[in-house]
Amino acid sequence: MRSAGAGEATLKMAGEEVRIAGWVHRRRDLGGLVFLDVRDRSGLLQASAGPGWSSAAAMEAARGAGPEDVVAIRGVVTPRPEAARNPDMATGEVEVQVAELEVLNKARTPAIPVHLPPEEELPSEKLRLRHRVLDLRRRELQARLILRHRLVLAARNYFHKQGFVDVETPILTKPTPEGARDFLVPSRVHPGEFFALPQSPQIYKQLLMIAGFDRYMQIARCFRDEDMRADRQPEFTQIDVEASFIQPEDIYGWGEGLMTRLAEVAGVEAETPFMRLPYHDAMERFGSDRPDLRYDLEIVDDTAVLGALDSNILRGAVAKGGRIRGLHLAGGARLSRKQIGAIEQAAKAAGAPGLLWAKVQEDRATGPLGRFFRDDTLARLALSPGDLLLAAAGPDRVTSPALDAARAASIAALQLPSTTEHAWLWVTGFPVFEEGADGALAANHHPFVQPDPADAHLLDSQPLAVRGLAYDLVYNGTELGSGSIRVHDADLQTRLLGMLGLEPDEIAAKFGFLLEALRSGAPPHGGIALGVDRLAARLSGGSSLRDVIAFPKTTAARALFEGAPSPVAAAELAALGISVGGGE
RNA sequence: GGGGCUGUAGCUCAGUUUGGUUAGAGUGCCGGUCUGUCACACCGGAGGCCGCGGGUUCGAGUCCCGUCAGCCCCGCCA
Repeated sequence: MRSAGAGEATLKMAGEEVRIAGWVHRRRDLGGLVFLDVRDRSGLLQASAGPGWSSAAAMEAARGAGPEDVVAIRGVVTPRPEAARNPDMATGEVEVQVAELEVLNKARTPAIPVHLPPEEELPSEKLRLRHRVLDLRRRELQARLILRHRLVLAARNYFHKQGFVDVETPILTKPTPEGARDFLVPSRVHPGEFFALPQSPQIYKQLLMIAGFDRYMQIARCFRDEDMRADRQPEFTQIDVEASFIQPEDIYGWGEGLMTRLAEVAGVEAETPFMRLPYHDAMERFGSDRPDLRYDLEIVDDTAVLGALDSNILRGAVAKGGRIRGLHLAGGARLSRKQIGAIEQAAKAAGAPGLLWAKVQEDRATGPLGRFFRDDTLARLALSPGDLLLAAAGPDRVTSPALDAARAASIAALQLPSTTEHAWLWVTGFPVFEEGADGALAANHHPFVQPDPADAHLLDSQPLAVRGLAYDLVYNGTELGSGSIRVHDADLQTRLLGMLGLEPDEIAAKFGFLLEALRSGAPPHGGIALGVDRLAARLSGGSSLRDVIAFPKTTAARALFEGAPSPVAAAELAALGISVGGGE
């Protein structure tokens, strides 16, 4: 049906007869001449219909062709007249002079435009999702999805060359007691019993290590029934990796090798080795476990100086065991109160009760914090005229996220220059445990993280201080991947599950199969999982995952195009042994 | 579960602050003229549940309450 892609036409093809098929992008009807821009995946090509070279039927068809009609054209690639060349178009030197034109399928007027007038905003996200096939016709989205394809292909090839084996793991799995909420799938054969969709293939890949597969990788779909964000979808894809007889260094090596390759595919820089930052340092210096290191701005501990000032807020925070940490912003004094207020709002949104600030003008400090300054305060804080000090007082768990938010807002407000365009980073030594909502121990990552042998003696006395052999890969402030060395000793695994509050019979019921496998000769092993959606989004220069997923869900976890989820017939539910409540 | 922003013509948006004639613009769509356009140009036309429901008022796109949807954030996401 076609002999060439629309975007492939060049001057070299002049004189050739070609058959082109695609969509009508735009029509320009000059009366005696009709121009159609024909679009397919390869690009755009101008087709011209005129009395000198087109049949009367072709002229008529061209005149009647509307946007998004599907057409097939037979014609001759012809250099355009000198004055009619279009340097803004990849195929702008030529056009195809239409001999015959057939409308293969008429399209009704598109609900959202595929061709956008310059300067015009994209249609609303709602309409873009509702009319997804039209949205996906846009070059930008096609380019993003094609880049995603190339990234996944490169990842598979990379691991294949490193001796990894791609093994598929079940989609119908066992519910896990911890972590995110599971999507459940009813079993018709066993009424009242349910499968869960995997939150990740975590346990399966460990089982594959125990089975002796050595090196495993999979492009794995994962499902989590949690509320969404711009960088989170209920179903997402991971490059899932696991290997036996390895150290964290092996993972860093593969991770950096892979990222170098993927960055190359995306035309982005990735200089190895990546920087490494212990978790505690990341929290101390940036207030975040995924700091954006493109910007050279760090949190400073000013407790010693500020805690001594005559401020009840500051003294009270210190008396309760908190600290006063802040940001020293060179040149920040030029920010207006409104701008500083916006930064404070960001800190408040992150959970801080407030943010104190001091502007240094001449050799005096002003502002809610500045008025407490003593003669030597500026010197002791090493602040200079023109500086702005932002400070948060309280326990680290409050001030860290607040200062992280304040840091990002300050960078934006001051338009701080980045020191690099691409900041790759390993954050290492994540804690094994965190404090749960009720004060009980909870797994910080998942319950299979190997505690750092150096901290083994703290397991009983200070479990929260125990670091794990766990690491995250961070790019420009986005967590792209996360992994660890796993526990391969059944007794230690049982002990850790017990520390998380699971009763012995519960451990046996939920994790018996894993423990049994561990007892059958489990090699030391570990791995990492990298988020394909985030990778593709960041490496294609976007931030929303929706732009690298063909059919994404909305923030309310709905699919607007096909209209899922949807109610099912009562008979279908009955066959599954399910009754649905009346929606109180 | 909570907070914020948005919802007006097929699409992108004004109009809402301060309630008052027939709700506008650009683009798209329909009809017409036009042989080198490429955001073609020009002439004419059609097109509205102002998200939905209730309330206040002589009168509501505009004020109040509720609700739905999209987006962003907090909680949540081992």
